[in-house]
Amino acid sequence: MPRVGMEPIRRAALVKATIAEVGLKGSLDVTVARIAKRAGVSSGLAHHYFGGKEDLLFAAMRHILTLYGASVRAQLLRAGTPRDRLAAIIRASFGPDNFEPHVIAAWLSFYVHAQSDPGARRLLGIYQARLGSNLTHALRPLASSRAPDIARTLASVIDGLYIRHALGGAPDGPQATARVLALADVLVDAA
Amino acid sequence: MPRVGMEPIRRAALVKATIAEVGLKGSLDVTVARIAKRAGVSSGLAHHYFGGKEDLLFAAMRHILTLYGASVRAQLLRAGTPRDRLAAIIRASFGPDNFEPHVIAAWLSFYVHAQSDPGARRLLGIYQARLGSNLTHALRPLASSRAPDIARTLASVIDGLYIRHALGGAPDGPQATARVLALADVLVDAA
Amino acid sequence: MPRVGMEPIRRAALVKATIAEVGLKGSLDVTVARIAKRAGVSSGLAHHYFGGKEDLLFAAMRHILTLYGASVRAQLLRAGTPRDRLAAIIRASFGPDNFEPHVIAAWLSFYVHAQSDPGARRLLGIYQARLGSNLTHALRPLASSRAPDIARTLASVIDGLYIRHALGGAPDGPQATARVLALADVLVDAA
Amino acid sequence: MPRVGMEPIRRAALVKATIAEVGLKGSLDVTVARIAKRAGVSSGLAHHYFGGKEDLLFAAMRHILTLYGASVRAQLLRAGTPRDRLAAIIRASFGPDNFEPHVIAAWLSFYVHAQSDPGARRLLGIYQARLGSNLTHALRPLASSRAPDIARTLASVIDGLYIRHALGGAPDGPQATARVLALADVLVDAA
DNA sequence: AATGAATGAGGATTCATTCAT
DNA sequence: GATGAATGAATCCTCATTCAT
Repeated sequence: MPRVGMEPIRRAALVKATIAEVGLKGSLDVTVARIAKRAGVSSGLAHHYFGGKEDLLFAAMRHILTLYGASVRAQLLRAGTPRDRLAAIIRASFGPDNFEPHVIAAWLSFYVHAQSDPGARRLLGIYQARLGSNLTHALRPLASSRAPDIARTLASVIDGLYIRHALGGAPDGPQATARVLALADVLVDAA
Repeated sequence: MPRVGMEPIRRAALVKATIAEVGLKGSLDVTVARIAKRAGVSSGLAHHYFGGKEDLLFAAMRHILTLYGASVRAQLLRAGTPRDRLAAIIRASFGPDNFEPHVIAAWLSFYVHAQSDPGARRLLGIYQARLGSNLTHALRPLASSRAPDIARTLASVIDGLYIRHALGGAPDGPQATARVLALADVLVDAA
Repeated sequence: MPRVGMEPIRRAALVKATIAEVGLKGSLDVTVARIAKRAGVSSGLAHHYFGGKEDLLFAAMRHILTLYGASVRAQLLRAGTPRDRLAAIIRASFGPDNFEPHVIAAWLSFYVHAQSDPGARRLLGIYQARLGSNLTHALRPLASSRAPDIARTLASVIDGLYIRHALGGAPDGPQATARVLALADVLVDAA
Repeated sequence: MPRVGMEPIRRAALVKATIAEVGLKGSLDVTVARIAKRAGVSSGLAHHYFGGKEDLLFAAMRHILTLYGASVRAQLLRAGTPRDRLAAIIRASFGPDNFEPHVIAAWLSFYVHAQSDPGARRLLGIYQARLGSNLTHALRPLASSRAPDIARTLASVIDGLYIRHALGGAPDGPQATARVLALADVLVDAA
């Protein structure tokens, strides 16, 4: 059944299957065989296209971050006022694409992985920096010199809500968005 | 050379070694053999005393939470006013015992583990509930009905700062304490 | 881009690439993929033309022996006296075509392979018989009835020098030739 | 069934099984599982004691060379005259311990392996140097300054006879001994 | 109480081979 | 004629766990 031009299709399927497996298991302790099976291919093919398990996990991580970046950009397009921009960034973080149990589980797993893998750490560092700069940028017109500080606090709350969501019993997406946004308002107003 | 009454000593050594290994590796992907070696005993003994790797990890997790609880209590003893109590709780979270790279790494690993292990999840749930109730209790005199809400936000920020510390580049203990306390003040004042 | 009449070209390229890879690796533990890549074709084509890895290796081995036979014949054409013929055979064994590190490495690998593969063993048997008969024939006028015995000894020395060359630190081609020829002279004269 | 003090027994059994398998197969393309099975242990144990396949093969190689060295020393003990010493060395090379099909097959395999493995190459280099120095030493009283040259030739013939024996149809041990010794005599006498 | 010998299941990885295009 | 997509068997290696001593 081999056909030409399958590479991008297979790669996408494998990355998607990796995220699904990691999310399901709640840890990076997944087997290549299971991922491949979920993607509907042989385990050999996963190695053929990605070189090894490590690379596959890395690609999955990058994919999640790419999706996140895309949803932030999508939300920002519709934002007019500075506060709209702020809301857009926060909303993206807790949007249905990102704030879904499996994705959060995968996300958290990657955080742990980043502790021992420099490549993963670099990737997450980029995400954190971008989140911080996005928030700061949106806050600048609202809080001028206090913007970076408030941005840091908001970023921490966002990450904290992620962790809590991963363990269940945390507010859902819209609630989380509202809560962070409310916090932002308080911090901005607290001249 | 076996002597009587060694059990508590061995157990403590193994738990400590487990935390050290998990912290060092940055994940739960540690071997019983390494843990045992670090504890200065055979791998067989680890099973003898704990039943299995899972149980050893669980004991280590419980130990970390116990230490955390103890340091909270210790800080609270010296606290007089409500705000002192609030500061005590936050300070304990970022105290040298808990806010140390290896311990944070272990902590975060356990968070991930809790996603798939109900026992671990229950344990972390208890910690979260206690942190929440401690904070709420301390905030009650300062913010009355808004106390639970503020407590939740503070708890999220604390967890978020933990995550960020695990990846490096985050503020150190005293700075983190100051930042959270400042946030608490703002939230309390924002009537 | 496939064109007609490519078969002999592809076959030759694959055989050459096989010898190169085997020589480079120093063992038959080479992959068809690497060989194919070196030959500038796909791995599928190697199977298409040769049926399988085994057959490809066999073809390569036969090619080496064919080259050797050709160089012996070429040297013999210019030989007049019996001793010239003897020198010609020996010189061919250590000529630049055969006594080159990669070729020797391949040669030795094939010797090992012949231990488990009857086809390869037969091929090497033919080479040994021909070397023996060539030497005996050349020695007959010089040593009459002692010719077969001397031939056997010379053949052994030649093989021994090959082995030693494979591991490095052995004499180069001309030196090896001189040494074996000197030995031949001594043996012939030792009536 | 674990008992104490099994390590040396297991190591010896595994090394012996390795040589047997390599000799049987005629190449280093043997599986750890087969070796372990022949040794009567699990494959895990082979890794436990040797670290990996490579190390196991290396140990086997070293064992063969050790045996060879021992048999040379044993033969030399009974040697009186220089010629006796010469005969002793040659006899050891073709003695029943070393000149046995499986051992020769293993030996030749190791030669090939040495082409790509520096450790193996060093080991064989030591063997070759020792054989050369043994022969030279024994020949010195018989051939003075020509000793090194004759030694080199004899060493080559010995290796050559090994190769030829590996492929079958070569003389047996005593015959090989006699032939090499006769050659030595001729070379010594050929002033 | 403690060891470490031993197992065996499980998993990543490689690679010859097949085959639709 | 030629490709490279795809498979799956084979193999090395790791490691939790058991158990005789």
